[in-house]
Amino acid sequence: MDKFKVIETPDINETTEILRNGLKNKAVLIITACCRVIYEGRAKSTLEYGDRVIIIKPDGSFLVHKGEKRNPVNWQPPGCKVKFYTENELLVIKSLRSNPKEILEVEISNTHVIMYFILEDDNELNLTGSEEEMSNYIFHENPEVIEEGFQPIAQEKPISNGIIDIMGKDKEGNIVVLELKRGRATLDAVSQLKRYFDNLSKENDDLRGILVAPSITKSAFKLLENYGLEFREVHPHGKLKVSKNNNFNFQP
Amino acid sequence: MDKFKVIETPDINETTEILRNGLKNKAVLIITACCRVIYEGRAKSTLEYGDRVIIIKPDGSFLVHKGEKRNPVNWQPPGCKVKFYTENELLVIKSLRSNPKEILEVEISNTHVIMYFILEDDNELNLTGSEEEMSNYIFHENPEVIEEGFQPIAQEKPISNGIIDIMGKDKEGNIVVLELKRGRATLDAVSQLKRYFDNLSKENDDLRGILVAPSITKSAFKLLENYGLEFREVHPHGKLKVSKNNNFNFQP
DNA sequence: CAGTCAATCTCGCTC
DNA sequence: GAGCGAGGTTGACTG
Repeated sequence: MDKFKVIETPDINETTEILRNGLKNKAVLIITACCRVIYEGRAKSTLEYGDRVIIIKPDGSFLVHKGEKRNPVNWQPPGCKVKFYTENELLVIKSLRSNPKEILEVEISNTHVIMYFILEDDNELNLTGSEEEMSNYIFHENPEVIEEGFQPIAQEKPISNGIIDIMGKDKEGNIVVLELKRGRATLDAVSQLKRYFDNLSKENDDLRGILVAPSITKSAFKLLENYGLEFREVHPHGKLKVSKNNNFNFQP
Repeated sequence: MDKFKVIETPDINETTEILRNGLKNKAVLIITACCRVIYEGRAKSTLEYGDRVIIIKPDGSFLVHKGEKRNPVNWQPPGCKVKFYTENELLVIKSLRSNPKEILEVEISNTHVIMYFILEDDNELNLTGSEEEMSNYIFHENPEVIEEGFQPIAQEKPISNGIIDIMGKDKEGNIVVLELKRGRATLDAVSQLKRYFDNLSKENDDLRGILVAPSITKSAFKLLENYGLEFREVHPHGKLKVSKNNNFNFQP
């Protein structure tokens, strides 16, 4: 089995041959073709004939990309089953999802290129600057970025209302609820904090709620004040900062 | 200019030639290669060498796909600028975003296949079953799915707190706020409705809030009741229903 | 499984 | 460009 195989303007037999081999050998299949797409599931969509890029991954992920946008125009997530058949010189590829029940159907009238490619890839993404990292930093390393005397008690604490990012006590011993955001905090974040705050305030007098984020929108801040909640500016690690000379530095 | 061009195991000159031509002629570029990826921006990531599929679209979208998952492992959204250069038999492709400032850098050690493909595609996706459709159905066609006598007043109405999906009056003349969800309603949806409800209740006695969705999680329902809000089961159009014999039917 | 929430979310719309 | 919210969100993690 070759690591990859490419056929330009294949006939329908060559196409199905590559498809069969690619699926069997857990290769990524890439097809550039004129196709029509039908989707039925949680919603329903149709897309009439046009040139697109089709990618089928060995884990069952299925992507149909137009020549624009970051997201596929149609797709199927990992775990789906691929079937295909030919019908009047038309190649039909179906991808089936069982829960929720969803069907993606691609009718290919004209294949420009089909290829399979067996990927050798032992490395995973290493990402920094997530909210989780921010949470761990505050909880384990430097609780005082919140305020002097802040002492964390619990992280990712489930309550009936949801999951609290960080709970702690201030220097006066009042319970404090933190909601963290790695990006600019919005109305949603305020509502989320308020939800936890209301739940806990039933059993805690002098409860405090603090929204922790690098920044906050104006209306979110107004709502926050309205609710008697607080804001604390904290930046996630690994965030890119741009200096005047257009070089890139990272804040500690 | 050909509609597409493919080169297998290209040397570095052939690769840059295709890249140059593809970018110039607004083609989609597809590269299957062993590469290393660095991202710096809102967060920061590294990904060591491995085989991946790289797609560069004419609108500046940039995707790096591993052999699994629906989503790219690294990416850049539309509007980004591509630059590339060679360095010791290594091809380096950079994609630059200006706001926020973000850089994606792909170092290719070994290109298996590179191709460009000029897409002809005049058709757009036609999707049904969205929340917008649900909203229009309730607002314009059948307000009484909410309840007998319900009269819509405003749709997508902005308040200081956000945007209300639908506002209306019940048969007693009380103001009613609707929050719609096309899928199962969660705690978030309840918080959202509560936010609008609290805002409007300052100026409306006997205000009612109704969460409208095909279903709701248990804890969301408990919270809803706690807040004195209501739930109404309404399904979005075009949703796939599965009958016992495994055929597919669509509800009206 | 369902539930909960983050995400380099993306995308479209409105102000 | 900021703000707001939907999405066929996806994905990870927990009970």
